[in-house]
Amino acid sequence: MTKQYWLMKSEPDEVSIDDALAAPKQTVAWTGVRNYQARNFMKDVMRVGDGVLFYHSSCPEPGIAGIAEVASTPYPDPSQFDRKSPYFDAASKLESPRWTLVDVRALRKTRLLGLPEMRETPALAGLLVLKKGNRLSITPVSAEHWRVIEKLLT
DNA sequence: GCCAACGTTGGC
DNA sequence: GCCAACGTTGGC
Repeated sequence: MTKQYWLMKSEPDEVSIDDALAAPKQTVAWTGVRNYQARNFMKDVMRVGDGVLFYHSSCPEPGIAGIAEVASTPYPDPSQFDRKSPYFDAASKLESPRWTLVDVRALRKTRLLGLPEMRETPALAGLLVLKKGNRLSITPVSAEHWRVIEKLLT
């Protein structure tokens, strides 16, 4: 299987690229995804070593803030069983967990590649996160788009 | 705070 | 299985 690429949104108030880099092994569990499409990417498609664009959302300057990689195979998201968590899901059973996540290891912080600049870059046309109305927190990124973005971040 | 887009829920 | 109501995401 060749390496695939992803864009993963995180609210920096929750987990920023700095938080991820400060975590043990620069690795964080991608907790809290409660959308089946995004879950399925983590559960069925991602492979350890896949490239990840670490995206800051719902903040003053949304955009790509760092480079990361998929660091684990999928496993159940513990927060779904934690009554005190905002991500608690009473309908999810221990024997058949509904929500799955992967670990993500931050590799480096980059300059912020903001949404407006991304929109202004013709080579990034078609990038899923730029599509109007897109709310999906995990989207695949083509190898071509990945290369363009890496270059912009250099 | 507004609102467009879209996912989920539940009555029928 | 349809679809209206409702909830959430996330940019602005």
